[in-house]
Amino acid sequence: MSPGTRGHPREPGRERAAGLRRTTSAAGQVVADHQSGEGSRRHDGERPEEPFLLRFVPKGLNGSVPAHPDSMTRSNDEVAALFQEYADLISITGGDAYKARVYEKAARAIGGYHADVSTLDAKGLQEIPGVGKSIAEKVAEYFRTGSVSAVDEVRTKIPAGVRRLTAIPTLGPKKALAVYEELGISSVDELVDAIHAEKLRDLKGFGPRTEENILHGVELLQSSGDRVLLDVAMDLADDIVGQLSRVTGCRRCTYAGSLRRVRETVGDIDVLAAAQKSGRLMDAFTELPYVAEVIAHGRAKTSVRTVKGLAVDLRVVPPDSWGAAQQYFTGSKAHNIRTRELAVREGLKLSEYGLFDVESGEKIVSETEEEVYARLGLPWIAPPLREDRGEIEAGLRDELPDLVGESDLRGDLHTHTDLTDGLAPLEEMAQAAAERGYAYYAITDHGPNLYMQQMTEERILAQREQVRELDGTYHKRGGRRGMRLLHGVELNIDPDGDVDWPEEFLAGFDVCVASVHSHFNQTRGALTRRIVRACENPCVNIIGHPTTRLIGKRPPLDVDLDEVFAACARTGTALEINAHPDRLDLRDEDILRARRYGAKFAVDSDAHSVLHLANMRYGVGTAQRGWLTKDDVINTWPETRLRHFLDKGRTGRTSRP
DNA sequence: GCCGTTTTCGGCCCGACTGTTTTCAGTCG
Repeated sequence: MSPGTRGHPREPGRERAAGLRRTTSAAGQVVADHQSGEGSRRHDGERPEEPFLLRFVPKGLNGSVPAHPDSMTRSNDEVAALFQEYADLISITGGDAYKARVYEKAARAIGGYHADVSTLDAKGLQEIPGVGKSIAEKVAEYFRTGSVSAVDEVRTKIPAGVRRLTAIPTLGPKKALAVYEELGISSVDELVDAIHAEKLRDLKGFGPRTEENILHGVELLQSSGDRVLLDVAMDLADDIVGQLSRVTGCRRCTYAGSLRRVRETVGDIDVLAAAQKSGRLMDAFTELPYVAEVIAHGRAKTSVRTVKGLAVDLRVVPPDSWGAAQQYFTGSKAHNIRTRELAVREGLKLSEYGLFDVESGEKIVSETEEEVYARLGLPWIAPPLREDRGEIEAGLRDELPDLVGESDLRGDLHTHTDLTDGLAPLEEMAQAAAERGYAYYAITDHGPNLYMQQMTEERILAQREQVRELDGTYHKRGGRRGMRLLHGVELNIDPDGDVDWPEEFLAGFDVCVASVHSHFNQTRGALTRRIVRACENPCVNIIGHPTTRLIGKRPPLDVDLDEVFAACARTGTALEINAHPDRLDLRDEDILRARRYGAKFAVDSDAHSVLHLANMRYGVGTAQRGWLTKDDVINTWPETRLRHFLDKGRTGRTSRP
């Protein structure tokens, strides 16, 4: 754990508050929504103090938004941001819409490409899907001169503030250009002033509602337009689905969108229902207690905003369109474009209502996702893969990975007890773990170098005695085999890459996790050497939360991950996928890269309370987004294979039976 | 600007809702 995540150990109240918040049911979470929404009418963008409100993600730190130019970013991210900007500017200037789309597509492809584009030649660049001669030349120009003349040229036509206007909901490129060309408006503030001065009245296509919507949109943009963390969105979605499922006439109900794809943060929640008539569902939806505002209300679609500012869409489709609708509303947008292109090539049309023959208009399939994909020549594609990151091509070749699932996990290799900063005693944690059906479970409290944890050799050896005594004594209800308890430790990687204890002492542990908890601002070189040295320690098995990021609060370490990944693969050290929804570290894109080095992974809860054990679902979702199979994840392995891996290169130590 | 087992040119995903119009453009997902 790192200071600040779950409260400083000297502030047990904060820790407890955070832990308890997660004890609430889905409905309880919603009550928290009420309190937060009423208590803090935030219009100034100020961050609230209460722990549960910190669950909003400020724009700019999330990996999905354009990177800060002043922070250390991958070359690919820089180029992706540049082309995204170019695409936006093309749209605003009324340029060729197809050209804009091509640049958007190229930006996505480059951002997600495994190789560093600054090292590729023209031929290598053109192997990236969506990158042709012209875009390859612009990439080369960027690395040669530091800029791209075509982008510079369009920048001189459109001030940066005009692009910023398109971030206002309901205001797109056309309206942004109109207010700029007609009134010279190039910032959000100028736009607001112009509305108050009634200057927009005479513009074609601008009416009183348009003004209202823009003002409202600006308010949202400045206050609660943020994304929320996965667990917050999941709790709310579970509650909404539960409520709507009980409405008369509702045949099916589920969530879709980025939540179903298990993205680390969620901008809005998509709920899908099947019914012959939508009226009752739409009404029930708008009457949910935490709905603050109805944005749109129709027969097929209704959009609301919760008191906490989160947008939720409900789409109702006829029951026989269920599969097509699920496929459509799960996205991603990029994935859907690809599936529709496949359809078009076969003279078919794919919409949320089904797959149709273009000529006859006849519906071909629509009832299940499997049918829709099958007719397009694809196997069913798991939602976490649906990002247009190669899943279509892999599907066409029938080479999709057999993804790791939550039920494949045989254990958890990073957990805490109240011996250090956990909330529950060892017995309670172990009992709860056994109830989850685990075959093995590691206790990994902090070592002494996190001085506030007051760990000593005596204390941890006493814990080891307890672990050995309890080993094999916990069973899943009705189960026969006792769960194996592993005694481990979470070591602190110090600024030089050393850890808490010498090898002789570490060799007595079954598993050692090692993590960075401080000195985040070392140089890139120093940080990289530091973590690589930890990998080279023959007793270190897992690098815990490898980038130490806290989503929306602390950026990832500026470290050469490629070197770290290579070191992990070389030394037999696993990379953690920390399942805590504040962390999800490694993140999906890094996992994809690490996998190419042949590194192995451990999906761990890093649980500090019994309830945190269930966060595994988010870790597994993240692993799935990184295309991982069971074979990639060491805590899906049978105990014998795991023990062999954990032995690493340790000398003078033999595998326990 | 990219791309091709129909294509090196002519395509390029589809529908819902809103607001300003009076038949549709813009925005969004």
